[in-house]
Amino acid sequence: MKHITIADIAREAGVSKATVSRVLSKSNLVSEKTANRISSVIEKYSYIPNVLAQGLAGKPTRNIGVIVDEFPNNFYIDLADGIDKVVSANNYTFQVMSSQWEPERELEGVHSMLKSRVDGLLITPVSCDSPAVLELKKSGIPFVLINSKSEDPDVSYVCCDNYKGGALLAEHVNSLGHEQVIIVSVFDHETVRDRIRGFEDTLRAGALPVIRYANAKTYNDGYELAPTVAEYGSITEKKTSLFVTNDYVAIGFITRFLEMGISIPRQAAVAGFDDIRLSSICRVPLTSVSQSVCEMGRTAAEYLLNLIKKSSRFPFRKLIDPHLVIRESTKM
Amino acid sequence: MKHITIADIAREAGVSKATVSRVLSKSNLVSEKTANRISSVIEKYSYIPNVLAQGLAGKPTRNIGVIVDEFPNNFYIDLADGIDKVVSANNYTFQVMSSQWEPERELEGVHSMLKSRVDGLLITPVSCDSPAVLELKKSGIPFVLINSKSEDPDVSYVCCDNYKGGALLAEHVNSLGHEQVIIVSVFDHETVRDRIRGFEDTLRAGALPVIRYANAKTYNDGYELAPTVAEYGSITEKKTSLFVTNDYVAIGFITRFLEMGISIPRQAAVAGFDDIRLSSICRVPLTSVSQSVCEMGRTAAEYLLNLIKKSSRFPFRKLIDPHLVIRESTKM
DNA sequence: CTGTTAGCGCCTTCAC
DNA sequence: GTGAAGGCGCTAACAG
Repeated sequence: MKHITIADIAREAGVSKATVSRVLSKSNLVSEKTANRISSVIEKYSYIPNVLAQGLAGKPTRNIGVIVDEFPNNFYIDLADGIDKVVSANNYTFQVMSSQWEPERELEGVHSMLKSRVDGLLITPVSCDSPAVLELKKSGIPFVLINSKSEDPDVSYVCCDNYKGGALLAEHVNSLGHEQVIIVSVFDHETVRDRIRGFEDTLRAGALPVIRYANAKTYNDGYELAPTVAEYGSITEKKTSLFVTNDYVAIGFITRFLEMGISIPRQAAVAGFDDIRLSSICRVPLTSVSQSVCEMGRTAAEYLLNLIKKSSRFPFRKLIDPHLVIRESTKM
Repeated sequence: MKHITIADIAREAGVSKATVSRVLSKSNLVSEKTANRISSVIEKYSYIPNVLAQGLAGKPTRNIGVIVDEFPNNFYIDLADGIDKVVSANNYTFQVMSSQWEPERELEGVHSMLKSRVDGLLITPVSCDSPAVLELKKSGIPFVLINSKSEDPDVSYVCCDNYKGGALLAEHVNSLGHEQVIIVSVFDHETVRDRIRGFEDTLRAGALPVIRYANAKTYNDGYELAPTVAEYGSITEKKTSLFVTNDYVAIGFITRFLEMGISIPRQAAVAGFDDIRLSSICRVPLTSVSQSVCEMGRTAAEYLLNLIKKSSRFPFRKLIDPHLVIRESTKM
């Protein structure tokens, strides 16, 4: 089944390809009469111009690339939603890839996107100086980092103010007046480090050293880790505040604690970060720091479109303001 | 910043464009020596061929389109994950759009995808005979329906066996021996209708009429609707089984019931459908019918790639087998 | 207002 | 093995 082309339309309408092209791009240098005639032919054959050819001939593809770390986390849903809202409203499309947290895969993703001539790129980079980001800079294509900051004055980003989020939480924890504080760092990423820095800087003295636990990304990981932490911190003896740097994992902790007979928040107060949907619905609703991921997606997409339109040549940088949501898991 | 082209490489390597093109497509009609020379030039300039031009010249784009109803639901995450797995493993990319459940938007989506010359298309259609699906058939492009079935012998689909899922649940409910059964149909979609049919066909007599409630898609909708249903069904007087055709909404019901002092499952047993992550973690873990959405995505993508490769000209049809997960919300 | 003429970057015969 | 030439479908000057 052969695709019909602009030439077919032109022939049928008895005009030149150029004229058809003009009505396609809504140029008003065409008499209304011929424009109508052409339009009806286009209708008749339900002709759809070939974007590849258009792109090759110099028009922007109106397609942007999105590279995320992985799909199956709550972050991506909201992000996609936010991006979709502005992208589709502006008649752009987007294609997605996942890096699976692997820098090489991320780089491949960038190459693949570049190959297909996206007009711009949104990326939640594995790290702010991963090869992919460097490659993007070299390429000269507009791009915006999401959930990552950059020292480089030329790169745009949208990120939650994780430092502040950590600080907010620490203030709350301070007010709880517990005998000890345990921090579980579940994942090694710049955003997580910021959360912890903000938390530690604001916390009154007396915190236990941070427990680092790489790759505790899931509910199950938290569930598994809970007994170790309980023992390490002698939670049954000292009133404890526990800060887990990620909600999903925090909920795993809570579930296990309850099973172990540790009462939340009486014996141990637990707080998370991200304020995912689950957090308000789970067994003991979780105190958490909320960052609007959907807004992040929206903002980043808007920035990117601006960069593409060259409405501004300056990079955009935005720290989204987090806020604290106090729920039962820390209510004394 | 000008893109370097095949001509640049050819010149630099002292060969013709054709030869470069040959090494690009790994043709073995090139002497190893020149091939190596060309490769190193390609390396040196980190040259990336222009997919638009390649596509225009007749090569497949290796890009497939995915149209989903909306992003912010649990379905999409797992679907994207499944699709990504097979698509990226086969060196394809994909672009996504959301229909927002609007048939016109869905149709636009198809057009947009067609315009950008995707090699094939995956879609969770608003309905199996929406204009978008018709258009797809007309276009002749390979496509697979997800979460929808079709009578049409020419169209491929991957769908959960929702009828069976409903039946499984009904058997369980039968064993509970309640005084009444209430069905809340939260959403008007063919899959939901199948669930209910399966449920009703298998249920022993004595069920209350189905309560239809369009657009109850969210947790909050369930939360709001709960009192009405409780009153309508005199839940406080009769031991009741409640089947809500969607987990997220079911959890909203449960939360509100608990607040109203209705004990789950003693006074009312509640079951859902989908087995989303939340269901095992929420306050009263929810009995639900599990369909592996990730598998659905994977299977659909595999089918599509087969169709694209023309390994088979026959449409594929697959009903994914659901299974029942019994949790506290119905444990007597 | 409309048609003509060049490309855009690549692939694919067809010769050599 | 390799090069030359034509064409994929469209847009963007440049003429009328």
